[in-house]
Amino acid sequence: MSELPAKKADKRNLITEAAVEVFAEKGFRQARVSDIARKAGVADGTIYLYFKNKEDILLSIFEEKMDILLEGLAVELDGVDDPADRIRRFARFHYQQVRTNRAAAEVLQVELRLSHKFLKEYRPEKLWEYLGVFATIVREGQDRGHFRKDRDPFVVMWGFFGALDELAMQWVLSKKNDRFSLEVAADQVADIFIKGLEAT
Amino acid sequence: MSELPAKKADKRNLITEAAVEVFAEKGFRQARVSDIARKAGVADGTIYLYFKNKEDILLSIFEEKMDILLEGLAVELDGVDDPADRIRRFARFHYQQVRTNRAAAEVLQVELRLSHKFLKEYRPEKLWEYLGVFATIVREGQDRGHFRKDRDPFVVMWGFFGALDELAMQWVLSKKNDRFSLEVAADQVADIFIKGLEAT
Amino acid sequence: MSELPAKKADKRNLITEAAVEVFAEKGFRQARVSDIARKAGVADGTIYLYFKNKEDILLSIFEEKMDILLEGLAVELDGVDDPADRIRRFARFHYQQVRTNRAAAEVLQVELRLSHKFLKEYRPEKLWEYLGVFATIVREGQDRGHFRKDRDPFVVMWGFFGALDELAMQWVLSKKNDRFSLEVAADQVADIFIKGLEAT
Amino acid sequence: MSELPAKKADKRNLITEAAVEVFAEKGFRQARVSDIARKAGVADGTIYLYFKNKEDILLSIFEEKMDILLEGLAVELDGVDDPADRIRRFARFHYQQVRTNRAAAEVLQVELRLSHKFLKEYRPEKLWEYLGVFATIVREGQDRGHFRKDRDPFVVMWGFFGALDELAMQWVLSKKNDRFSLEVAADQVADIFIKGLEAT
DNA sequence: GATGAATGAGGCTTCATTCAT
DNA sequence: TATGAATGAAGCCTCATTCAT
Repeated sequence: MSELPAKKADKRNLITEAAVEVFAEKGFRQARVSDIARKAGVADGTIYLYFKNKEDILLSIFEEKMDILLEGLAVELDGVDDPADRIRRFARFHYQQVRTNRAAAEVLQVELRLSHKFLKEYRPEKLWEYLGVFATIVREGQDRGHFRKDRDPFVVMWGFFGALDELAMQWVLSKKNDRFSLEVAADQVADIFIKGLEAT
Repeated sequence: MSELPAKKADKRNLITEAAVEVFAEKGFRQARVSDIARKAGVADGTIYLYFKNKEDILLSIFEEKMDILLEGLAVELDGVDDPADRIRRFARFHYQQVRTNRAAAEVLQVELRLSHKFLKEYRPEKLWEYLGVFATIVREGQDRGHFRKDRDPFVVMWGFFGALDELAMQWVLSKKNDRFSLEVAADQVADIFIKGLEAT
Repeated sequence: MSELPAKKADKRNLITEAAVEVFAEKGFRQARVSDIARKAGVADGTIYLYFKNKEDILLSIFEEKMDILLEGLAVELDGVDDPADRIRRFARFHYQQVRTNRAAAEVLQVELRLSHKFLKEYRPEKLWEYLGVFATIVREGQDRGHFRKDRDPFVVMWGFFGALDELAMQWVLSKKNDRFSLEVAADQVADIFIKGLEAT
Repeated sequence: MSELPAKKADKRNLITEAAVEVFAEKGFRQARVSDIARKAGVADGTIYLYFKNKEDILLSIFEEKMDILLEGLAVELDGVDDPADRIRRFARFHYQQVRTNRAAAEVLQVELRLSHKFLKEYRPEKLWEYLGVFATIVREGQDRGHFRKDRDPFVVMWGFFGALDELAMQWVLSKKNDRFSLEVAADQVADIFIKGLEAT
């Protein structure tokens, strides 16, 4: 009885996790639906009971992972008051996730951004929500006199995200990941932006 | 006469320019070789007299555009001595190019990254050369005492490029391009990184 | 039930038989995969569930038909002791098959040789096995004193096969098949080789 | 003046000889017209001043080589009276040519026979003329009482040709040509057919 | 005659998706 | 729900041939 919904969720998760791995390994276009099915231990057709199509799998992964990310971020920032500290926490949290869920990170960063459809049609609301947290930090810092008022929070937000993201991508793409440490990168990026924002 | 080599180069350029537009409009995967041929006003097969295959067109665009970029960057930075000024010039130059060659920028930023992972074999030397100019600016600024020595030029370089790139992409993707000005973005990003680098 | 494997085999046979007809009619190069699919009553893609590619269809036909031929030959020669009689049986059996499975014979004789790849890379083991039966007859005839020992079984084998094959091809190519009778041809070829082999 | 026709013939021969080599090496279908042009040292288009199309090159090679063959055969048989001797001479001459003009032989035997169009539409008159010489030998032998009258010269002719041809093909296909000697094969095939024809 | 750049028809194969069981 | 055999649209590329020079 109560097992059925659980099983259903299980199978959906099974497919999602398999898809993350396959997408990370081969890339979205190269990944075949049957690859995902095989890795998930289900039939090809079964996938279409849980997802509309191949792209829907990718977008679902995005939504689900972003939900987790948003929850975690809220916890991470909870109780931290100083805007500069909040920025440092944001950067560290971001890279913590990249390190912990490397396959998912690879899919999100490499695949999702590269989906032309994603970039041109899909509205990544969850991503904006995530980044919006940063923009809010900036705005509050400005309101409270910590940050210069002549910085456009919107521009700073995309710049900050771009910096984090590019470094994450380079880290992910480098086979050995020893060219630099994510922790160092997080601190340096956070520090640069904090210095760049600070009211003198 | 001397017209023949010119005509030959013309045809290649014709195809390249057509490809830039088609790739920018539809994306690499969605672009059909026959779309490019039609827009260039040549037969499908003619393309294969100048390019090995569809992917070769994309990579050729990358190489050619990066060459132009590298030359232009050298001119832009020529005679500018102060590291902070050089960083400002770099950012402005980058966005000047994005604004002037919007289609090419779109292809470079959106499509080429498609290859990043999938064309695992391709080494974007020209991109590294371009970014290397920035890393050198940082390193020289450190040597001359302008910049803090505890910043990793490599990390700063990728962060700076990511910030510029993300903002360029957002500008390119926003249909009306009036959410923010590229010039403002260039100055703010440059300023943030300069402040973040400056020795106190 | 037990129907499923049968149905699967059926579909493969359906494709094979359709391919035999199409190859015989148009030749391997001219035959389009979609022709075969249409004649078999399946979709183009279905063919690729059973065969690796177009060439694989041709080679599979070869393998399958040769298996049938080898089995039939064993039955035909069973209990026949005299080497000369065995040679006669061999020739008659060969032409029996050509007459009964004209399309298949046409494919085997005309098309298979067409494939340069086939001739230069594919090792037609089954054909050698088939011809090896003849070489063995010759060798045994020599051992038992029926045949001259100065004939090279290998040379005689290829000569015999060439003679049979050329006559079969001429018969197949002649539209009405009334220029000569396969039976007469079989007997004359067999008789010539027997006389040519006999110890005096 | 008289140089022009010579040059013209030269260029045509240049192309023919290049084609023989390319066809022998790659096979007719795999051979590209530009390969032939390159090897002949002419432009692609030039070939079409001398030949109607690619197939015309192949057929021209066939016609030309067969003319040479027919002339040589006449010389070889000149003054040889005994039918059995004439058959021996025929076989030896045939293999002499195969050995001497291996590339041409490969083209004639492998490619020409394999052209579906050739086999089904082209009437190889010259080949029939060549084989007709053999049929005439048989018929004369029968008339003069040397050969059994119950052999069908037509059937024997194709059988003899098939035997010779198959052995030649095996010799041509075997890389090192040391599995058997063409001379031995010629004698054995001739001897077998002579024995098989002889009136007792 | 000679060139060779340009043409463009043509086909094998893949793989996301469906649907009868 | 689950299956997986079947579908069939879609597109890159080759290369024989042409024709303006």
